[in-house]
Amino acid sequence: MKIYEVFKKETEYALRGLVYIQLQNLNELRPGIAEIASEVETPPHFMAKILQRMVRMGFLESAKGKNGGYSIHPAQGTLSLKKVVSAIEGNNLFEGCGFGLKACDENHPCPLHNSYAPIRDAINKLMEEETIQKLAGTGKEELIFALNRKS
Amino acid sequence: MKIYEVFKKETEYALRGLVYIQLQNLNELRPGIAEIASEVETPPHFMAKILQRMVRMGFLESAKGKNGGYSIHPAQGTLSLKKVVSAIEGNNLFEGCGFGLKACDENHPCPLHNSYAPIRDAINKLMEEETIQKLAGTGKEELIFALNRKS
DNA sequence: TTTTAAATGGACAAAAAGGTCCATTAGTCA
DNA sequence: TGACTAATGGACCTTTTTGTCCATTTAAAA
Repeated sequence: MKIYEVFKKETEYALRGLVYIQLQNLNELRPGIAEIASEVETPPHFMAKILQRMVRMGFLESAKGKNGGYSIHPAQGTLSLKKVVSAIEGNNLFEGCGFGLKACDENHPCPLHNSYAPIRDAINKLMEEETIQKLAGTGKEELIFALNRKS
Repeated sequence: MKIYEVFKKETEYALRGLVYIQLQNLNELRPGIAEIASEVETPPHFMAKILQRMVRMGFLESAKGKNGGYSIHPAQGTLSLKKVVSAIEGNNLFEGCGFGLKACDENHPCPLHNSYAPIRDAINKLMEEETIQKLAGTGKEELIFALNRKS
């Protein structure tokens, strides 16, 4: 019986990585894969793959060679969680019925549709308002602690 | 890039199957695997496996042989979605931080914890209040239609 | 009691997610 | 330029989830 999580591992690791990178960028630093994976406690090779994808998606910039590493792409001055999540997982979380009980829309709502709608709206709001920058901006030490802490 | 869904297939199929069974039980009928799988459009052998598990978990009763089939277990007069979901997927959806950003509790909340808490509470409420019986009780045809309809 | 209908259980297969490894490429610095 | 450093990309592996098949068991009906 698998433990349920809202996000896929890939998404979770991506978010943690992005926040850590942003945090280091604030100090003019460009962390590399080894450092990032170690600090946010993810499998390093897997994190490498994920960061590559973030680069391709335009969320990150990367620099090779000595003193290389990652930084948040300048064009992503405010990078909402929704952007990241929907880029990786698609946007069914934000648009779908949420219960997967077959196709259902405003015209043909499934029995759960109307009860779920406000929840979906709240998720949308939260994920649109919350950004990587905000997460990296408040209470840094506690944040990293929270990101790092083992269960 | 996989399409995100709130539930695992197993859970989704289980819920659809349970609702259909309850609906038939209201007419003193005990549907069998073939009928159930066909009506709620799930892979029949996979549905068989899932219904077996529902029996073992005490949600269903089964009868072998001619005119056999499944019925909601008498002890489950009101069977909440939460009971079913948590039996299959565990209850992280109902208790966890929801964002999987590492361990986080009331004392050491992660940065998203407090914004997500009301959403988690709303999910809990919905899933506790909604039952298989309620879903099978209102607007039967439309319900089955919704359960059946292709996207 | 024989036939028939149905669930059961276990083995197996396919696809997706999660994770690892390594050779290559592209920079930096001495 | 040569040595070093770090990201890149592709191949590969493992685990979980999803799905299939079939022989067996159990019960009802003829």
